[in-house]
Amino acid sequence: MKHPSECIFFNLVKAGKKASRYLKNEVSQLGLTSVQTLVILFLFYQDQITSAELGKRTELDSATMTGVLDRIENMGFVARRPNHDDHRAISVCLTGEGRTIAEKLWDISEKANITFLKNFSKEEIVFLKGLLDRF
Amino acid sequence: MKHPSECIFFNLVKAGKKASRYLKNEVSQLGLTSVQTLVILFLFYQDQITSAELGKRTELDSATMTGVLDRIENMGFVARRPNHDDHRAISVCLTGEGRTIAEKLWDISEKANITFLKNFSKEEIVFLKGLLDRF
DNA sequence: TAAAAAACACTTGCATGCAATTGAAATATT
DNA sequence: AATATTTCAATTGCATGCAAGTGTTTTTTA
Repeated sequence: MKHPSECIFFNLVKAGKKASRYLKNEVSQLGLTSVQTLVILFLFYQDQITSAELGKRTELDSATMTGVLDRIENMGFVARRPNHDDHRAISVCLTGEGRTIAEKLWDISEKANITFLKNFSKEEIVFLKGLLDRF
Repeated sequence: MKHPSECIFFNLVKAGKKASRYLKNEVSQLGLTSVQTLVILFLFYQDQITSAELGKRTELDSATMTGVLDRIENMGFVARRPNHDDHRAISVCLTGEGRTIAEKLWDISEKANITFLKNFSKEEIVFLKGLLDRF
């Protein structure tokens, strides 16, 4: 390593920040952040799961998850319901409003994926995602 | 996009977080974070630059830079000096202690790069870095 | 040259990110 | 069954991340 910009940690963190900023810019019109967007999209795919399970899927830890859920719950997009199978846990659900905005977010995200990746070929994208998944 | 886990923003943010956590774990023995480590490594490569220039290189904005510099300055690793060419700017310098720890951090980071990438071939690493740089 | 615009470091406010801890509830062990 | 361990959501404390704004200094423009 001759220069810190060759450090893989720097490369990955930098790319992650650019991705986060790009998505945030696209969804800020709806008053949401990139993290809130991803949480809602995961819930749109499947909800009525615990906070811990949602955290595993979205790669958010317990402390961060609580705060994110607090905010999108206050906005009316999700609800915490008691979990009858396990009284320690909660069941995180999308509200009707949550589903409505999730559809918009899905649409925005799909378009943003395309524009963000416009300089990359299909093969490059597949290869890149394959590599990233191995971390 | 059939599942949010296919979203490039999610893929990149997730990989960035894993990278950041991995490096932090390696350098925490020295009481430093991954961001502080990268800033010190960039200064080790070249110091006596302005906060703005350092921010450009490390991909940190002005507000974040101020806080990071505050902390590593309090630890005694960097010093803010007046910039005689431009009285608005400061000159960020590594102290002697800063150089000492930078050498350790460089060593740790090089080893961490290797272990973090142990499941990837040289060709894959070159290809990945090339792709990441295009964002 | 005087006024306007831009750049610099810093501050504030709010949103993650994460280690460490808490109290309650479920599971494992004896 | 009684105890110990684990798991869950939440909380606290501190470190980024970033938009918006400040006062100061520099550069541009008129």
